[in-house]
Amino acid sequence: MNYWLFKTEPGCFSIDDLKSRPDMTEHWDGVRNFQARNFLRDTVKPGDLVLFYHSNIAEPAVVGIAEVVREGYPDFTAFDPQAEHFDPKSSVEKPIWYMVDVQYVKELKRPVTLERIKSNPLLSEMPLVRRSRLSIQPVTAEQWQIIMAMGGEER
DNA sequence: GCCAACGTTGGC
DNA sequence: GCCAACGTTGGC
Repeated sequence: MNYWLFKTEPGCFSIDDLKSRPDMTEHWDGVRNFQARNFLRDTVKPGDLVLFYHSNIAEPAVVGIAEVVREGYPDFTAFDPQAEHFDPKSSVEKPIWYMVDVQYVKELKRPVTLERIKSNPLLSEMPLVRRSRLSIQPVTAEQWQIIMAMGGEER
């Protein structure tokens, strides 16, 4: 079982959107970065837990937890010329982009802001701190525990 | 809204 | 296969 951090702009898709449909799976689509794609296609598996991170806002933060419920499969939004992330180079026969499905687990009692993450020396190795642009990032078990504690969650 | 970081594209 | 130009991300 692995841990991850998935970024999303809340104006596009937020924890409230996920929470409002707790019994439904949501497609994590639109990822158009090869390194992130490789994680989604090859490494992210059902049962993995995800830090749900709100980016590109005044106070970026980990705000909740999601669970992966379907492993990587072709991102069909890349095939749709009307879709925002349409990619003419990707096809049903030879898909380039992949997505997984996730389900709501919980909101953190207290959001863990990027500011708090950056100020914790134990989290200095997180890609979020080191290379902030990657939208799908692995998280170690230790980092997960620390962020849970910072978020006010029980062990 | 600015701009640094960095990923991608394309000419050569 | 190099690298300059360009586009995007995302913190501030």
